[in-house]
Amino acid sequence: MPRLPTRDQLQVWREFIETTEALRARLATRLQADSGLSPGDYAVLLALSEAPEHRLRPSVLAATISWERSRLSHHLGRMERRGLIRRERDVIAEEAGLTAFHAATFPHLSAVRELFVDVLTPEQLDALADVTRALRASARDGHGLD
Amino acid sequence: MPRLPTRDQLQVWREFIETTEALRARLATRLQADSGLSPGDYAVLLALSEAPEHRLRPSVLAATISWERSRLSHHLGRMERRGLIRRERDVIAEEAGLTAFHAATFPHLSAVRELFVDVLTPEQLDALADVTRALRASARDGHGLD
DNA sequence: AAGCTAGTGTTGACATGTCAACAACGGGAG
DNA sequence: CTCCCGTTGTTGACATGTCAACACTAGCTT
Repeated sequence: MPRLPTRDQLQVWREFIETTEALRARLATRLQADSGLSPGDYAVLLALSEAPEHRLRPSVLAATISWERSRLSHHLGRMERRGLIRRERDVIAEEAGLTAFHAATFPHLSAVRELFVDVLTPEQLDALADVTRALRASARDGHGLD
Repeated sequence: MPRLPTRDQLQVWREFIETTEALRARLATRLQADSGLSPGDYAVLLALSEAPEHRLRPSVLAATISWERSRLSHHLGRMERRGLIRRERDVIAEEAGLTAFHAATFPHLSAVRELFVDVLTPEQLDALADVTRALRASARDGHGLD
């Protein structure tokens, strides 16, 4: 017999979700401005940049960044049209893709630092890691079956 | 001269974002299963259900749920096709919309409790509220200009 | 009244994401 | 070898979201 959250608890939830979303959006805007890459582009190029010869089978790439096959396929189509990658059997990073990725890395990590890490005290960051662990554990154990 | 996040800090960031996204997705799936509503539908219907006569001007509705006009307009078009709302000058909740909303409320709040509130200790919830406040304050002051 | 301007609402083009269907490939099992 | 069957990759339909352009309206101003 489930109880309902209190008003306060619900408010924490809503502000948590809204704040996270806003943070994600700000970082995406910055990334776009700094490099012309979307977060998805960045994730793909990060994985390729760390792979031998900057190439991976789509299935391996999908597993690496935890994307569904269909999502990846659609996204690769868009990236291919922009000349960031090309497809043989493997997905292969084009020069333009690697260049954009390298241009993106430093500003992106700086932004994470500026908008997230530096805004929190070390104690707050620890507490957040703790909360994240609890949520992940619950997702795995209690509701992985959803 | 911005420094970069440490490996640990970056990991906290990534797991934080991924966990939040997973949590949002699980709640959306539940909501859909319980009521056939998307989170967007739910937000619109919540605002309308609290308005006198269950009707609002689009601009007021947009302000209430913090959406851009265009986003709202597109979404209302989809909701109208499904018979959840209708449009005159005001956006007006249809019976079907209110019914679906009422069916959604209890299970949705229960799910928030189950997947979020009950997974955290009161101390963790307080700490999270604290972190959220810090992030919001930073967004408002430091980077509202972005 | 005529015109300016700010706010409002819609639209089209496009990016992103999910789901279901499909084709193609690659081993075993017989 | 041929038939299955699971994996893989793509595709189409659709939901969601942003941005820019547009039309429309409502006050003001003159």
